[in-house]
Amino acid sequence: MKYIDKLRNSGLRPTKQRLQICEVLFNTQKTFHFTINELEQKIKNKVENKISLATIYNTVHAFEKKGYLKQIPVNSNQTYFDTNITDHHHFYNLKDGKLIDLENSDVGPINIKRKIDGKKIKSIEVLVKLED
Amino acid sequence: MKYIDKLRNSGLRPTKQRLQICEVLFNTQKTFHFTINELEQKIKNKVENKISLATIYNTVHAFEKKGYLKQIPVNSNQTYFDTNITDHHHFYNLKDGKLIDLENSDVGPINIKRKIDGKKIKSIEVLVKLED
DNA sequence: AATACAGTTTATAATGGTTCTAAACAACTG
DNA sequence: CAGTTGTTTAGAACCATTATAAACTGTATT
Ligand SMILES: [Mn+2]
Ligand SMILES: [Mn+2]
Ligand SMILES: [Zn+2]
Ligand SMILES: [Zn+2]
Repeated sequence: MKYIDKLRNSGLRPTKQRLQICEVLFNTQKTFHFTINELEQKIKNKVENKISLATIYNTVHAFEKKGYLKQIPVNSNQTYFDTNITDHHHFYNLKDGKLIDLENSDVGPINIKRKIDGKKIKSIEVLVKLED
Repeated sequence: MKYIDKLRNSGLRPTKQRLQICEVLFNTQKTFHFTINELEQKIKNKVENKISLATIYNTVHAFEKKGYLKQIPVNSNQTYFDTNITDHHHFYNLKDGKLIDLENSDVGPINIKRKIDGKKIKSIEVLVKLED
């Protein structure tokens, strides 16, 4: 019930797999960051039936396209996603590859003074790499 | 002669291949951004002998480690490198996958107010995604 | 409820950037 | 020069991601 309308309104059929993935991604107090690998594990733990890896990829990309997930630009061999879709920035801990949200008050507004004509800004993302 | 000392002082032997790659990367007025693929093509055009792909990867990583190249965090299936090793930020044109340098005066200083204890900031990078 | 259709899931193969391997080779040192 | 260590190389391996195409499911229509 909770996610059926959300999916229907997005033009996505509320399948069993999508609803289960919604539970894992969105039915939590805190938002979080994940790789597909990590999400796969989480799903294995929380969902009784198996969901194929292809479906996990398909669903994550569908949700990203609909704006329910964001991709975070990080240098890594894996793609990082975020269930926090508000504008915000990140610490990236190089030691363990974990991301930490930076509140906007922790960074202050970023003012891009230069313009490229014919182009508009889609997003502004700050990545702060951390080392020991 | 030009790059021999630079390499020797870094503890890297000035081999024919490394010197040739130095020419391609550093013997230019303007700095530039590249993927390994693009660099491979550039080398094919400018260098008469063949340099193996493994050597290109090895050399780029060696130069990155020594601080002669920077990696730029972008969501892409390929890694982006930069011969401009000063602190600066980027526009990323989603249409063609090209990067454009933002001068520091175009962005202003980024002030990270939050601290993570036991960690220090290695870099602060702003990526501005552009769409039509 | 049965039917039809488009959308979805799935196992599996393919792709492609990157890294590994180990043998040949080249730069340095004494 | 000889010995040593670092480097190059072709090719294999790796592995995250995407493509394939057949089975399945949600939904609208009768
Ligand atoms: Mn995507
Ligand atoms: Mn690297
Ligand atoms: Zn976040
Ligand atoms: Zn740059």
